[in-house]
Amino acid sequence: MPPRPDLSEARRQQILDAAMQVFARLGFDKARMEDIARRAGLAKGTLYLYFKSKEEIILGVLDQFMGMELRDFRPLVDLQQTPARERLLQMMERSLADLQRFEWLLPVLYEFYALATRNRLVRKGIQRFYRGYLEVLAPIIEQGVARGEFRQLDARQAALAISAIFEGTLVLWAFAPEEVDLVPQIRAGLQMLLESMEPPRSRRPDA
Amino acid sequence: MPPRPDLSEARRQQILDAAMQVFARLGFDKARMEDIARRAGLAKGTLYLYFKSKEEIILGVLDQFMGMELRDFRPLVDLQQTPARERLLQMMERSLADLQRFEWLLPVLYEFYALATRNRLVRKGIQRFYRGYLEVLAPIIEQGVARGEFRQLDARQAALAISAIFEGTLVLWAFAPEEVDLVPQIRAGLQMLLESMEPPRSRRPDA
Amino acid sequence: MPPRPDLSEARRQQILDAAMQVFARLGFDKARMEDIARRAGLAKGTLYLYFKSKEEIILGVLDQFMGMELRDFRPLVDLQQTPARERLLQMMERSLADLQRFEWLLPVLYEFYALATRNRLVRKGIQRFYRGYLEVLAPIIEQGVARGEFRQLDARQAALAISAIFEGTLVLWAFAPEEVDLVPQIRAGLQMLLESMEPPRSRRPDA
Amino acid sequence: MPPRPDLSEARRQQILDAAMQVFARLGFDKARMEDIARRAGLAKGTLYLYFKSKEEIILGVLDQFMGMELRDFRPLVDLQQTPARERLLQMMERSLADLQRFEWLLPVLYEFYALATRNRLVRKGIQRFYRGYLEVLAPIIEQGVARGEFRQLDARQAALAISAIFEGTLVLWAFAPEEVDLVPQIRAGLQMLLESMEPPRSRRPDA
DNA sequence: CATGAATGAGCTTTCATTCAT
DNA sequence: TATGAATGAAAGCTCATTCAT
Repeated sequence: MPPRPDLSEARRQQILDAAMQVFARLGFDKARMEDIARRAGLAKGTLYLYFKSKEEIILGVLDQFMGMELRDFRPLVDLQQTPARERLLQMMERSLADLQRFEWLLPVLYEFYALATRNRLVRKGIQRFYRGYLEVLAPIIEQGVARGEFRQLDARQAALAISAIFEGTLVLWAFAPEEVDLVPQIRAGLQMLLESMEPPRSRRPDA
Repeated sequence: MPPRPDLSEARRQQILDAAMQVFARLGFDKARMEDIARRAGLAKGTLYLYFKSKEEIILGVLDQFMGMELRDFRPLVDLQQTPARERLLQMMERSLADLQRFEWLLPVLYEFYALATRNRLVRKGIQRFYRGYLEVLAPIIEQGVARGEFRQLDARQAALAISAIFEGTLVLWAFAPEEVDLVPQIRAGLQMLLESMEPPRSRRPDA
Repeated sequence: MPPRPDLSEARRQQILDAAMQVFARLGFDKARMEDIARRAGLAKGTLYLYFKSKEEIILGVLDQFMGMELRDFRPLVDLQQTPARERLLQMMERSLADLQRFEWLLPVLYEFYALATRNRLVRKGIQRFYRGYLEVLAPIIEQGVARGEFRQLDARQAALAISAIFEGTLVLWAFAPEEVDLVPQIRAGLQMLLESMEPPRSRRPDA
Repeated sequence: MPPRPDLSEARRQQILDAAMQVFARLGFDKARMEDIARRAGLAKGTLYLYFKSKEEIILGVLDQFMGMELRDFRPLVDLQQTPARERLLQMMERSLADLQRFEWLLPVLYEFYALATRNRLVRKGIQRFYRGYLEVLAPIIEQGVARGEFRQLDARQAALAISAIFEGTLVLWAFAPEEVDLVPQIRAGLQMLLESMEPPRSRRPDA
């Protein structure tokens, strides 16, 4: 029967939510603490009860961000009875779904890219994110190779190529949405990669 | 009979060069007009004789930036005697060479990405850049298809996939350079796409 | 039969004690209510149940401060059987003893000096403090004069000189402790003053 | 024919003058950069062209302050043909004259006292100030002793006593001006000390 | 053309004070 | 009584921009 339940985690989240929205609209630099506070329905000073500085809020958003998408991909690695190809497609479809939910956050992603070039912590965050992806993709591909689903190939390189297609298409779409139809384009790109990974048409054994 | 040759274009360029260096190191927002001026060997006030504002310098850099790489890819379209595949590879190799010369500018590219989400002009600039690429890639691919070098495919989609591989690998490498070996990885990615574009192993027609 | 004895005076004291320590370390301005509260083992808000504002705490400390040293000097005035000179020396020794106990509070004294120039209430408090001293010193000196222990002199002026020596030496020592040996120096200064107060060497009545 | 003479030293001085006035009125903490700027007839930002921070202005004022009074006392040490007693009186009279010119700065002195307890640099500044005094007083007294003008005594102790009388009287007057008549009181105090320093009435040697 | 001193709006951050619990 | 989360005024400092020289 706690008289006041600990709201502090909720408050932190409330601030981060507001910050993400403001950052998405204005970018890190143009966003003022005041804006974030107002959006969170709090006073400016209150932010400082939960975050030491603006930079800490940015890093808080980074964490939030990075923990967001790769949530449940890891289990795919263990679904060894499912064909690798199918698992890769599943992963991509789920990512696309996530993506569409968080489309509005894309500008923040690019803020982080810009920041990352100057800030080790941010760079590490982004790395962790990609590594998370690769650590799912590469084993699945390896399994596919081992099982003869794919031809002999460098699993890590293929995993990076898949990530690159995803990431690169996203960028192209982000800046020229009228020229790129995101989902079909990503599907097409992945399709191309998967085709190139197919085992060589087995000469008909016999004849 | 110009007694004084027009220095003003040279000055503009001098300022833009300085600005690019400063922006690469500090980002648009943290870069001060003072920094740019000092780097250009000029006084702060002088910048305003050539650019109305900081934003104009940024846009100036954008122009600079965008006109930089697609210099002479267009002629490739007309080299119809050269196999499409070879031309694509050439284009990629040249882009990689450019890239390595301008590696230090990558942070500025990501600044533009961040800015583009909020600034139409910047977004248009980036679009123009990509479109330039696509307008070379797509026709070459089409020619390849027409000529039977490639299987039937959507040339634009394939061109986008190639751009995406390039762009995406760049991003992965930028933020995790220790995990990605840029040039081999781009080559590998492109190779995969090209393979998927090969025509089906033609059953030897008759005989 | 008060079930709860009046804790409020104790609480006030507890707060003032904490405040003195914090003020001594940080000065009035840099000291935060939070610091005082923590030092007192109370919550920030609680301070406001006992003091209307930070300023009130400062004034509370001033009172505390001023009532501190002149505790029991007044009785000396009435010890007329004791030589004035001896009483002055006693008073000084006791003051020195007090001083050593409260050395850590010296910074607060100088805070008050600084504040006094802008705050009538504080100025009045300091005045009261000095006046208390003078009101003991002057009568004792007067008695000494009357009794022939001292030569004819302006008792008030002499009293002020004694106070000044005390106060001045304290300042010198406070800011250059390695150059001033406080207690011997005060003793020496007082000694000089007392010597100058001696009655003229009675010419030896001839012979 | 310098087109723009270097005003920067003048500006610095202008700012320090303004700062001293504002500090005298409001104290270091209550004084806002804005106040100083306005008083100096400058904009807030301009202060930062000449001083890195508020603290630097305070330290600038300290320097100003410390170099102020002991200007030309040192030569007194070499005026060996003048009686020591007379030189001491001269020094005091000059100090009193200075004091009256700079009376309005007294509050700033007490600000420094308060600050000194927490700031080494300020403490060092004050020490230098006192040391300057003592380094004039002590040699003169020594000369007086050597010449038989004064009795055998510890010159340094006597010098400190004189300083203490000066300093202490100043404090008493500062906080209770209606009770202390500054100049006569300082004169009286010094007189007392000088009397105590007189050589013992020499028994007529021999006879 | 070029300069750089000057400006002041605008920002982050702090902290005395309030008040619902 | 006691708490401490919340507030928002206020302050120090920065920097794009202007303009007299």
